[in-house]
Amino acid sequence: MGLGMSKSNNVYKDAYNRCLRLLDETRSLPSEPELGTLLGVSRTTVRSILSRMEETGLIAWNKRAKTVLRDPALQDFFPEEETDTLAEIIERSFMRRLLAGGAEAGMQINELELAREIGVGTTSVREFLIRFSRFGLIEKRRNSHWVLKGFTRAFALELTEIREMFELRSAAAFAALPQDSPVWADLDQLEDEHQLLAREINTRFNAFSELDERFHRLIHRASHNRFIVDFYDVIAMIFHYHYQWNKAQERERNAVAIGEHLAYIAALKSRDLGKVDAACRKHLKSARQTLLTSIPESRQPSRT
Amino acid sequence: MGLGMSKSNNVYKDAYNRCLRLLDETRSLPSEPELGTLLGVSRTTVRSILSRMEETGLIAWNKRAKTVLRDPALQDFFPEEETDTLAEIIERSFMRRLLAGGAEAGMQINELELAREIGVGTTSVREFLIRFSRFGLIEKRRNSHWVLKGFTRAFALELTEIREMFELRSAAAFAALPQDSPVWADLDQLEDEHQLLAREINTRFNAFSELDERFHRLIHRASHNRFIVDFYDVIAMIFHYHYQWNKAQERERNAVAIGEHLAYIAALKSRDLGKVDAACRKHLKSARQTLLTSIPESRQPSRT
DNA sequence: TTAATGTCTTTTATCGTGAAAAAACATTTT
DNA sequence: AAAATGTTTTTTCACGATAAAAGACATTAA
Repeated sequence: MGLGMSKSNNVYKDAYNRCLRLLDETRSLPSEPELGTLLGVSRTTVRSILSRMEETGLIAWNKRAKTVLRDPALQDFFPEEETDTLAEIIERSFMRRLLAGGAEAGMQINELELAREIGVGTTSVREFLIRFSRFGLIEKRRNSHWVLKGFTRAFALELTEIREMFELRSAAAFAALPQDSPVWADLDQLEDEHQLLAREINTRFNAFSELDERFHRLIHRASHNRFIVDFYDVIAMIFHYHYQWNKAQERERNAVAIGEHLAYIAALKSRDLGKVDAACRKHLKSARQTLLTSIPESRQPSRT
Repeated sequence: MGLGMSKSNNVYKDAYNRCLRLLDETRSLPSEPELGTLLGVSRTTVRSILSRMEETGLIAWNKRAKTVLRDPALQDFFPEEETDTLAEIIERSFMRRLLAGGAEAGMQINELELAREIGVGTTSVREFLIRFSRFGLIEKRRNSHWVLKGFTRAFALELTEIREMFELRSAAAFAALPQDSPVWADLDQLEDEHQLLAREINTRFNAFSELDERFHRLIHRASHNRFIVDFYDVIAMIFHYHYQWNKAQERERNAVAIGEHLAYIAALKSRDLGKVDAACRKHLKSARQTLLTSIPESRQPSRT
């Protein structure tokens, strides 16, 4: 497979799966444009979905009438792995190699080899590397190959330095937001979710990672600065793979972090800048520590 | 031209031109590997250059012996425009459109149209847009078009906010560098160049832009943080096109900036953190002002 | 006469291909 | 034997082509 294949139809497959879940809730589907907005795809894709649903006897489709005939079964879904973007596939492959050891700083990255290994075209790999380069882990040599800079201690320190600068500023901006700003409701909502998770920490501790990201993104958005907001992508990416990789004491770590978040939230709600600064600093310090302990000490890469 | 053209040989042409300038200085050229390092290209390209120089009677080439036969004439050089990277060509085209007015915030960017207009393939345009996206001026809609966010007042304010944060920190780090660090020599060198330019400001004021970049990059490097160092690319890009576009009171502006730089340099040399902070703040404030006044007030783009 | 459906056009995403350039390997010269 | 030159292989860069997906236009139903 994969030979001569121009473009996968993962957009269609993913939207189809999501549309199947909609079927449980209603007896008939809404209009095509409405479905398009709901699923985040074009009407062209919606019509492909409806066509297939008709073929497989899930719905009866005649112009406006889209009546649900039966509940979707497991076989109706497309397999998960077929719904991934090429970019996601490449990123996962690349990160696996990067974290699976043997990825020394200074090592050179070969586009062609990567493309062959993953089974995709070189163009997609090139585009991935260009996008990925902003994370500061790789660097391009002028009209030549890419160089791996490595997931090192230095990297973690540089990353967290910026993170702390940005988050302290965002948190201060957050606390200064007017009382009628919608962010306070979002914060309340997040506080509830934190409290809920704190109670169920023994069984649901792995749900923290997602909550963590939503919480910090909410704060960063208060900066109203696109560079600060965008930088959170770098942090999120690193922490995402870090969480996946390093499961040691995950439950304890997350329990501590939830406590820090709750204190941080309380400080924000107090709108006392001194308290906000202290709570933010405390949490960021332990986040940095967590990241650092997960990086094995190794020979320093040469600085250029 | 441009039809079916796979890849331009601009690397060769540019290196050839630079090699021609070398011919003036010596009676015979060094070894192939040495030339490669000197010109920053592979030996393959060096050999292509030597081949042509032999053909056009510039040198006699026999194995190690590469004797210069005559001085290069104007016709020997490849035209400047043939030595540009595709990326440079696309960037220039794109920035011209962006700054030449009519580029409203929210406007959508069409890869195919851009590619046709510039006369290049879509792949190159796509890769350019991905690389360019980190400047915060464009944004991609998931499996759809790019959206122009516009060179607005908000953009300038967000950019300068980060710049000030980063530069204040870098300047403090710089002042704390040990006396035997090589940066002090670099700083002395830059101070001399500033003084020289200050004296010749009436005739050479346009040489400031390049000096400005070298000065600020030196300071940012003291942060030893790749994200700070890389962010200067964004600033440099914006100021580069800003300088090209807005020539109003260029001489006066540059004269003021040189004065501020000299005060800034003196503060750094004093290693007094209070003075450094003050001098840095003062300069950054006027830099921001310069940028802001060049941006026409317009309707605010919608925030998402 | 608005909002849907039906149809056609354009754009995006991805591939294979081939020339330019780099890199690796083999051979010669000093 | 170290460093150059000569030769071959690989990789990067950029293109046109094609299927997927988006978007625009025409037609019909409420």
